[in-house]
Amino acid sequence: MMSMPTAPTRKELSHARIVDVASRAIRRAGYRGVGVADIMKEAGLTHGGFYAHFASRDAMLVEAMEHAGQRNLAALAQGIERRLRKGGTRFSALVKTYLHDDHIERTEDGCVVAALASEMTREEDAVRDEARRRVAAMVELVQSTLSEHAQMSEAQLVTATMVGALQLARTLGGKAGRDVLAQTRQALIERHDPTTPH
Amino acid sequence: MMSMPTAPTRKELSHARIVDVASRAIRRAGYRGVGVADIMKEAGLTHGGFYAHFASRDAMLVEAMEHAGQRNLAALAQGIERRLRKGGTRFSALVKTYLHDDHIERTEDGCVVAALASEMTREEDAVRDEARRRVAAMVELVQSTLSEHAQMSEAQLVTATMVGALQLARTLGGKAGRDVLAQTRQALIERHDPTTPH
DNA sequence: TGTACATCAGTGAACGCGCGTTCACTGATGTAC
DNA sequence: TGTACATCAGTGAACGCGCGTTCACTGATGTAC
Repeated sequence: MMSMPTAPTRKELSHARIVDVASRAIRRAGYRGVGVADIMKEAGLTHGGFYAHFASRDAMLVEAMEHAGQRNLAALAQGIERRLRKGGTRFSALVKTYLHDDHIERTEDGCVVAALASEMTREEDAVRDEARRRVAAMVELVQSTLSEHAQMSEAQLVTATMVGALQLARTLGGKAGRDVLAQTRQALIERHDPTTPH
Repeated sequence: MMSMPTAPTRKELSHARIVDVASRAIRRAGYRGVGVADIMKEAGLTHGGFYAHFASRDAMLVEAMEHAGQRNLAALAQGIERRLRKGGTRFSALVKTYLHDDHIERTEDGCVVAALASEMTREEDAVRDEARRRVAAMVELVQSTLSEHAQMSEAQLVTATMVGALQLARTLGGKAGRDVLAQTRQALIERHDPTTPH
């Protein structure tokens, strides 16, 4: 049988709602900072139904990370396209989008890698594996904004710099945090697009 | 009265032992990943005595972070001096020391900022304040290895890149992780010391 | 040097609380005729 | 279209467990004479 796109069932709608709530909760509070009951409540449900949706809390974390990552990639791609219309290179559009001042405060719907990087090594295999995929996907997106002959290593370096800068900016906060972002934007763009005004 | 350096009391010795154990535990397991009882046990004590040493768990976290940071700075300074004897610039010695392959696995006595960066924003004020001091101290050390006319922004950028690279390397692990470190070392050194062989 | 006592550092049971997970049940939704 | 029943999604009490914190107590250390 051909699979037809059918309307989602009630359960599928609930599932999607839980995953979305969870993807924001873990970015806001960390892997360990939010409980199953909190997430279900925020999704408008009670905690008892959780295990009809996931085999374990870790299984939910995996889905939440994947969801967060895909939303991140879509938002970045969209932000890049919007900036491109005002001129500049793809790379400068990426840097200005990712390192936007607003992202200091808004962890909840920001980059899942920056939100959880130092905690990723401490999770069980299934979660770590998804974390690796999120890092790899982000490096790939960065590479897609670099010139065609750029090496993978260049994309990794840029990714590390952007993730590190966002984390330091969040820790410092206030003007000091905004300064770190501004200087990182400027340095990355100067270095990669020496001719672009910024 | 002049204060004389006296032999530490039994309590002071215990206190130092707890702080050292805690400074390693939080880097290994995260702020939330280890309990008061675990730390006291690893220090050879029972959990009941904890509050004779600290006003709260958070107060211990502050001391543990400061201790970790000071050990980090001392170890980096020592690593830099050792490498300098084999030639090269201070900056390349810093990069090779901080981004050494061994630091992928050994989080426990590694950089406290890299170990906890994404969790720092989630802690209470006292802990966050100490986190800011740890970041500032690290930026300062990086700046001390740059040429005298280098700007603070340059030190912040290098710090962000090194912290980000170490975290990505840890998440990816294995050969992929070592590759990230190797490429970051090379790129940073090439960029800042164009004449130095590496 | 030896004894008597005060102080100190550490012990371990107990507290209230929140966690992940399980499960018997209920009320709503969908299907058969 | 209406009724009878099966299935499904979600409920809420309960489980064992570990957490941070408190506290009455004990045994070791240090001091006075």
